[in-house]
Amino acid sequence: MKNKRVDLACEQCTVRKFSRFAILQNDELNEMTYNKTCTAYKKGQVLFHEGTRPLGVFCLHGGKVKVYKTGYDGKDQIIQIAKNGDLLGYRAMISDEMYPVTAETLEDTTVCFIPKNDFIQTLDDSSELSRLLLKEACKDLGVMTESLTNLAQKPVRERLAVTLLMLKDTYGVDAVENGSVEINLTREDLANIVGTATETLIRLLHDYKEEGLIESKGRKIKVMDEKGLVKVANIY
Amino acid sequence: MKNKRVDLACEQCTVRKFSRFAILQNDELNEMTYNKTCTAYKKGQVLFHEGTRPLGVFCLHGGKVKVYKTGYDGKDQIIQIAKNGDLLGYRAMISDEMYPVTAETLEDTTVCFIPKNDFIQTLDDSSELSRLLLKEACKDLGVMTESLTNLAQKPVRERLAVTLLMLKDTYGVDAVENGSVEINLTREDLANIVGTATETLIRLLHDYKEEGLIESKGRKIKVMDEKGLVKVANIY
DNA sequence: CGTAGGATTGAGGCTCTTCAAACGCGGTGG
DNA sequence: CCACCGCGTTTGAAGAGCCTCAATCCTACG
Repeated sequence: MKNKRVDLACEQCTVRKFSRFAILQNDELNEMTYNKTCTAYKKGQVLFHEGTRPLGVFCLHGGKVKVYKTGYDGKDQIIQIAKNGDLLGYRAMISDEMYPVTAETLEDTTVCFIPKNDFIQTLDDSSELSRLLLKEACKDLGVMTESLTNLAQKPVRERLAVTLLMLKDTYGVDAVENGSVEINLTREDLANIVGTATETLIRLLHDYKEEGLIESKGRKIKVMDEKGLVKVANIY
Repeated sequence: MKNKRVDLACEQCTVRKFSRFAILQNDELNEMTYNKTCTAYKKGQVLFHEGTRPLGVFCLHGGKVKVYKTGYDGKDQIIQIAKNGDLLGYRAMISDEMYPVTAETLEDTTVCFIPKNDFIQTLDDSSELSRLLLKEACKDLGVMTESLTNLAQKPVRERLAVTLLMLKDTYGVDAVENGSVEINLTREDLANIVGTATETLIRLLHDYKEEGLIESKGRKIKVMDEKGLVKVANIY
């Protein structure tokens, strides 16, 4: 399948002000994006594969992308759901390693690709960008510390609540209805975020529903009782 | 208890060539460490507490330090065992957050402390240091991705094998006997790395012993059959 | 020699996974 | 228009894995 090329000008890009590139000067931005290509991906396509060498960075212009690592037994662990304005694939490039994860679109998504050399060049020139990425990486390390601890210590029932609250906070904003979480996540995907079996996840969602914590119809899950969920999540 | 001050000159520091500061020019190093203080900590003392504000960075000159996060129920999850030449506490400082973890000495340890302003100043001046830390952070994010996936997918029996192999690789070098892992880790600490209950960990060590994978006496654990352990760990 | 903290062992039970089967629902072709 | 897939979802049953609690053992150390 051939993906459609799209023309997107960074200067007028609607997500630019949310992205990491907001701090770049115009000439720096121009230099970096001189060779960029923008592509329309269909749902379910892969931006990059675990174990391959980074060739550049991906800037998401719409849609959602799941970032996951595949375990030895073929089960996926979802590490991140990337969205509008997010930058993907730069870490392995910076640390000079193969991608430790795979990035796959959850919806039709427009993605700009910036070749490695151009990005690195800009990174070398802009101590602001370099510093920003450092700061973000440090922040993300803190977040992952938290995830790791939750995964190690919290029972599934609590982890699911944590996950739903996180999804609501992160993606509930642009949802049509207030407080509803609607991403194109299968039950299996959800289970692969929480770190549990699909069947267990389904049973727990069912329990939550009975307890009036959520409502759900198809893939749309709506948080009805946030305080209740926080209580179940057992945080603080 | 009052800790003993120690005088250590960075110029002659034996761990400097292993540390992140190896890339600094002499004058940069001098500037950064002008106000440093070096302190001898006893075993079991805390360098910094989870939830407190970073005031500077810690450079380990000897001994080992466990870095852990405490869960809501008081159980600790060990994130890292820091050693000679490692730098601690700079991430939360850079991301401008409270410490997400606690750092506690496992042995008597000498630690140099560099005040926040001096470190930040040097970071601002040295794009090399900034870039090095960025690279390391990116690398660590990849490692944590792996840990997260293991924790979510691997049964305890496999995770313990992974942990033992990791400890051997990382700390086996300076151990007296070849292939033995001897750090001042209680069974509880070990369990808190693996992410399991102390009793479960003890039973598994017992199993490993019966299978000839390891030998152990007190806290010293010696890997007898590395290939066997790799097999148990279930990693490619 | 006594004590305290860590290590070990045992029993019981709960959480969660696995395997199997049925169900729903949108799309497709006859 | 309807039957038939195919994929995702749901439900059920059985049992493995792991945790908790409690008791006992060990060992370093004062």
